[in-house]
Amino acid sequence: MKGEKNDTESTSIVEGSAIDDISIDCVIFGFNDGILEVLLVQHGEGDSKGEWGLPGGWIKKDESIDNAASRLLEELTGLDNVFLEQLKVFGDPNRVSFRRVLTIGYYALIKREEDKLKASLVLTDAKWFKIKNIPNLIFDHNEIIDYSLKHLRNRVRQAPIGFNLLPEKFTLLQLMKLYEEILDIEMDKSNFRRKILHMKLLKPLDERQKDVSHRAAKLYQFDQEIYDILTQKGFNFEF
Amino acid sequence: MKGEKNDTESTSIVEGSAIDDISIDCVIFGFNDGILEVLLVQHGEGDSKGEWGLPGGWIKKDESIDNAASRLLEELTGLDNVFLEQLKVFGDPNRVSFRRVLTIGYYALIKREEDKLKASLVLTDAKWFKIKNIPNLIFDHNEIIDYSLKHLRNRVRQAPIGFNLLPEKFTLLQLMKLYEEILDIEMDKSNFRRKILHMKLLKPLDERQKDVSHRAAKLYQFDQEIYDILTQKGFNFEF
DNA sequence: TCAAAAGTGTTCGACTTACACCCATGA
DNA sequence: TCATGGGTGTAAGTCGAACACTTTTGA
Repeated sequence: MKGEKNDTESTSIVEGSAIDDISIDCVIFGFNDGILEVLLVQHGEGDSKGEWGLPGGWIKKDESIDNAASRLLEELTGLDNVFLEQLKVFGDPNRVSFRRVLTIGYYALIKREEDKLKASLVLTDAKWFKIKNIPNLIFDHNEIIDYSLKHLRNRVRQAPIGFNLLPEKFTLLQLMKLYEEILDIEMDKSNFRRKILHMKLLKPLDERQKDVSHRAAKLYQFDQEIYDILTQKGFNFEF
Repeated sequence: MKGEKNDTESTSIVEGSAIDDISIDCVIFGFNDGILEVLLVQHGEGDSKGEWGLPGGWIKKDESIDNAASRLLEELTGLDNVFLEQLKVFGDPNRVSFRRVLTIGYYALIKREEDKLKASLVLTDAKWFKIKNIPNLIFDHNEIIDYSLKHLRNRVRQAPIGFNLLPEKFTLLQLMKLYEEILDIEMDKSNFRRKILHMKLLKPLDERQKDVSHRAAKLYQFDQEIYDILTQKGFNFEF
């Protein structure tokens, strides 16, 4: 298609853009030990061999770009049904040398303790990096991570998506620590409890923490159905 | 580059995506007579000849995608220095028949009363459509507009960008009407005044409305410098 | 019995909401 | 003088910040 392009200013159907290719790169967030982390992979080719970068790939002929991102994510982590959203396109002409390659940024929120994930990652050269300690990455991947973090900070305050980083069952303090880490602020335990419980988004379980050397906390679960009903009624999540 | 692609699962440098091309489409918002409108153009080729769609175009070799969007916008409207932001990529495999074309959505907020704009538009087949009365458009352009409106509603509440749709000098009621129209809600005059003035984002001018058949309102101006300073101090715009 | 985290209660001030009212001006 | 929007004031209620306190449990 590229070869057929005519360079006149006509509006012929074969006119097109001067783009060589377009890829997908995904920022995969995980939450471990109270720390927000990102999953990176080692590059295996060319000048950048051995350097770290975002996991990514190419779009196939008959899949939507969301499906492509979701497929790439599953190929790496073994997980499906994961929270995954598009960020935007990164398209600086010099982001990759020699070729003009755009990339569509995605970000995913995953539960670190899933068995499938652990099994899948031992097979790869992927590694978790603390968000506050990201090395120099290939291409513009540092910029993509910076952008994704800003975006995450916005989204996490406007929609109940943080839960995707926690186990199915979690305590209120775990949730608060998650917010503190993502937003890089300190919160008041009492006020946080009141606010989140008042929203009635969480289903309290008849279960408590186990194996902790202090009073065991009650476990809660996020209930998407409840949230959908509340949203229809005009409820607006906000933190 | 497409022709050189090898279809093996190797990670060769010439691997790539099965995308034929990528375009840019721009949702241009204007505010006129209290109504939010979008600028559409008539398609001039192929099956869709005569149908309406978003203005768009192609990316050139050495320009960033933001620059491409900004150039396309200027070619149509004659305006530069316009508020313009990327939305996201729309990439359904069937959004355009026969070819696999992605499009990067942008949205712009422009001042309707600029002379340059009026001069430029008389030369084109572009037309303003009320946001609540958009016809069936080519490709997935209705979806892009729907998305852009949702996005605008979010953004306008979190950042002082609404001003871009108003003249340089405006009254508080004009601003309130703008918010009412975009967010599709009713607001209280008194409370709106208090809130917006309390932010101290607006520079009050020693000037009043002219040629109105009622008490002339004071004019205000948005001051980007003030906003930048406030933002640095941790101020957070919110409506 | 101590440390550590779970969980409750209260106060204060700031902000939102709803509403009533007066002012200025051109037709 | 009336319609129209400009502009001010206020009372009630809600919400968030700050902080003090009690409870439970394993080590």
